[in-house]
Formats: sequence, C-alpha cells, structure tokens
Amino acid sequence: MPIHNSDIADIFNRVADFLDIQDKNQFRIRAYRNAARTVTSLSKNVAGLVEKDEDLTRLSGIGKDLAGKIKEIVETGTLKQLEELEKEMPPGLLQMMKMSTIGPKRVKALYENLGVRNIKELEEMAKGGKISDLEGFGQKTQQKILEEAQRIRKRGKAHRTRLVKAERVIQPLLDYLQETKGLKKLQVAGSFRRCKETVGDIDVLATCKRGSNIMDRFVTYEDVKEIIAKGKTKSSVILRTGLQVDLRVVQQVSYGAALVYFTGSKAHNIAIRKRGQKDDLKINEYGVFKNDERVAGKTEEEVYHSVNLTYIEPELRENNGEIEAAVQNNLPDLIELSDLNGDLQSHTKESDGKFSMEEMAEAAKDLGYEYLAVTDHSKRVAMAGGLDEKRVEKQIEKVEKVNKNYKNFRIIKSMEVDILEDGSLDLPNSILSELEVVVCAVHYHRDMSRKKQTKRVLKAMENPFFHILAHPTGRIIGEREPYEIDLEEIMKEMVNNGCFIELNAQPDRLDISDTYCRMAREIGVKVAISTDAHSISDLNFMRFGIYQGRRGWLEPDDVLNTRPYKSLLKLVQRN
DNA sequence: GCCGTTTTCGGCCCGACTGTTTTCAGTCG
Repeated sequence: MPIHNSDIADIFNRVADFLDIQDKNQFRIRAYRNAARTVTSLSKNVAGLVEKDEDLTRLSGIGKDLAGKIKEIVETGTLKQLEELEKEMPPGLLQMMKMSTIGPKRVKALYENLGVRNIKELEEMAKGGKISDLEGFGQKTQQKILEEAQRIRKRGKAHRTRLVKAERVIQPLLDYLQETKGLKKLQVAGSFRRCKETVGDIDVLATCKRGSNIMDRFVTYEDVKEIIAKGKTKSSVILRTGLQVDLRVVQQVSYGAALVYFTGSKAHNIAIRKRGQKDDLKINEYGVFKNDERVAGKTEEEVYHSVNLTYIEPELRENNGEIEAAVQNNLPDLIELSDLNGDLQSHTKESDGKFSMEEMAEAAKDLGYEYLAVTDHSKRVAMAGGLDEKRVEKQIEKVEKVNKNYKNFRIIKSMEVDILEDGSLDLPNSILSELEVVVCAVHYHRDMSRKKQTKRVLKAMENPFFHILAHPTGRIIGEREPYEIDLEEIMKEMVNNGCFIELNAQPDRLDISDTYCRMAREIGVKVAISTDAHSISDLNFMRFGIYQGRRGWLEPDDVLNTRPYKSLLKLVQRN
C-alpha cells in the first residue's frame, strides 16, 4: 500500500486528538497538528522524499522526532505510538471530539466519569439524563449533545460543501443582508474567499453604522434553521441546507485586519502574527497594534505592509511558502480568467453533450474565446455514444465546415480519446494524426494498482499523438476517490516528451488539485485549464478552474490555453 | 514537539460566545 501524505496527516491528527484528550502539553499537541498540515499542503509525495532519503527536518514544523515518525509510517504503514494510544483509549472518542460543543476536556470527562466510549453510548447517556449531572455539563449541553448524536446517526457525519454549491446557497443570503439599513461593507471571507474546492462553513464579514440591526436581520433570515450563537459582533446560524454561516461585524477602522483574520487560513494568520511579534506588533482582528496604539488595520494592504510584506492574494494564504515569497517580493503573478484564449475540452450532442457543435462554438465565441476544442468521446466510451473512426472523419469534416463561418474564432479538431487498459489509445494513429489537439483520459479499469496505472498512462504518452492528459486522477469530490497513480512521475515524463496536464474545471471534479497544480508548475509542465463542458452553461465553469489554478500558484505562462491559437498548435505538436 | 537577527532553553496567536457558574472553563474559528 502506497502511503499518501493524507495518511500521514491523518495519523498525526489522531495522535494529537488522543494527546488532547489526555490533557497533555498543548504545544506538543499543536506540533502534531502543524506537522499534519505541513504534510497535507506539500506538493511533493512525502513517501518519495523518504525513499530518496531526503532531510525531512527541512520541512516547516518537522523536527528530528516527527521526521523519524514520518519515516516509520512510510516504511511500516503505521505508527507504534498511535497503536499504543488506541490500546489505552477507545478510538470512538475521536469521533465524539468532532461533534460541536464537545472538545477534549468534555470527552475526557464523559469517558472517565460515565465510561462513554463512542457517539452511540453518548446518545444513550444523554437520553437517560445522565450527562447533566456531570460537573460542567448542564441541561442545555445535554440537549445539544442528544440532538447532534441523533443527527449523526440519521445522516452520517457532516461533510464539506463544494464551492459551487456554497456559492448558490450564500448568494441569496448576501442579497438579503445587502438590504440592511446602515450596512457599509459586506464580504465573504474564510475558505470561500480563498476559493478552496470545498468549504466547511461560510464566514461573512460586515461593517455597519452604529445601531444597525444586521444581527437581528441575519438570524431572522428565512432559510435559518438554527441559531447557534447570537452576540453583538458575532453570530452563527445553520441554514436549511445544513451549511453553517458565521457573521462578524467590525468597525470600519478594523475592516482590513478583520478581513485578513477571517480569510485565514489559520496557519497563515499564525505565521503573520509571529512575524509581527518580532517587531513588537500585536495583530488581531481589530488591527495591528504597537504598545496598544493602532498602527494599521483599515485595509488588508496596510496589515501586510505593517509586517513588511507585499499584499498576498487570498488563494495563496495557506502558509505554504507565500510569506517567504512575499518577503522576497517574489509572489506569482496569478492567472486570471481574462488571460485565457480558449477552452480545450468540450462535448457536443455527437457524444454525451447536450448541444450541437454550432451552438457550443457560438457560446464559446460569446465568452471572448479565440478557440474551443470539441472533444467528443471515442468509441470505447460507448455509454456516452463514443465515436468510431468513421464518425470521427465526419466530425472533422464538420469542424472544417463550421469554421468557415468564423473569422476570428475556430473550433479545434480534437477528441477525448480513451486510454485503454494496456496503455494503447482507442483510435488509430491514422485518425489521430488528423486532429490538432488530442486529449486522452482513463475511463475504465480505475482500480489498477498504482504501479500498473502509472505504467498504463506512461505507455499511452509514448504515442506521439498524445497531447493532454484529461482529469488525471478521475476523482469526484466527496463521491469518488482518485485512482492510484503517480502523477509526479507522469509529470516528469511529460516534460521529457512534451505532453500537458489538464486541470478539469468542473466544480465537482477540479482534477487536478491545487497541490498538483503547484507540482506541475515546479516540474515545468504546462496546465490546460478546461471545462469539459457538456452544455453551453458548463462553459462558465472555467472560473472554478481558475480559482484552483491560482491556489496552485499558476501564472499565465504556466497555462497552456493562455496561448493564441497559432502558438498553441506549435506548442502542442510533438517531434 | 518545534524553533532561534535575544539560538540549545523558554517560549509557543488571539479573542468571542455559551453555559454553567458567581468569575470562568470550554469550545470554536
């Protein structure tokens, strides 16, 4: 079993949770959580670093001890320390700790005094009224625990919401809040603003005139199902969709500091604050203070400048090198939607799309693009009405015909060609050679071993007509796991033979991830940001790809489809 | 457990809200 970075992070987080319940040193616990975060956001595979015997203590937050533990996990697949902890305490406690209003102290109290080992037993205790007898617990807490335990039993644990869905839910609320009397500014912060592919909850920040009733207005929004907290400056509600929204109100003079603070990430904020500490600056959501005097905070720029940094875009704020880059004034000039000249994956009625080639072309042209690659499926993908050689020939003829209607726009002759089990392509080279851009993808036999899957794609890339690897991991966020594949090895080979990697912009795919985008940039593979549109409206998914690319530090030059048509074709041609 | 332009010890980000208390611990972000 290959060890992924997420496996290592998971083990460290579990150790941290157990130590937390045992009331061990908070800073030691934090060290485990920091290490987990470092490993998660790393663009390189840690197992690979171990294999090459690289010095892991160079990673931030990883010292001698944790480096040894990472090595142990990579080599044995497990961590003795965690196994010991699991013998000492029931693992069900960790699930309990994930419940709201329950943290390490309460888990400990429940376990030691009532012998509660998991959420199921917790629910029974709450039902029996045993919990409110405990010191520090009361009727209200017991009721909350009971309700949440029941909710978890019925619906499973709460999961993160895709950015696209969060957007749909939050926009009407913003429109509603915008009508508040005395409102000055309203801005979504948090992971939503950082454009993470999924968000846990939504943080909204506002500034208002004195006496504004925004909090009252917020908690009486028609879609509010439950009010978790309501205060003068902070309130939290759960909407009917299950999404939690927090609203914070600050004074105008604190707006920038608050925006930095509530945009996060937490790790980024901590790093910024530490930086401030060196200059005796105290940074919080109200401003930047020196000897209790406010020296900055009205705008985000002010806050960054106060610690001698250039402004850092929200998508980069993960404490993953952006602060060091800002120090050196070396931040990437991030890709923007307007940098793109076209879309390199789309489908028509000919396979599984909903519109004709003409309709798709018209829509792409309206978006200001210079080109659209129509990439209907090849024959192996029969379910989607994949095209055989004859139909591809006809399709090519049709592209040439439709292109005659345009002067400054063109459809690119293309196909989404299936990569077969043995690594060969689903169409003969005689046909592929007639296409301008060949997009290749795995659709079947997803469950191969990492080694075989990697070999399969590498084999396919040997074909001189292979240009772009589409949806490279096959994941669907929250629904389908990525298949096992060594993308680092594949990207290195892409540099050698002139292939490209796709960032599929479908908001439920966003395949590849931000960390893989960063890896592509570091390795030197150009990324094609493509919508994989199956309808006209899907062409608008492009912005999600842009968000993801920005999170992956991509600059216009790193992105294949920023090129005008002619240079694109030149770049794509192999030989 | 990590870290260092105060470097091998003594620090480690900061504040709001709730519930259970009578001044604050626990949780959360």
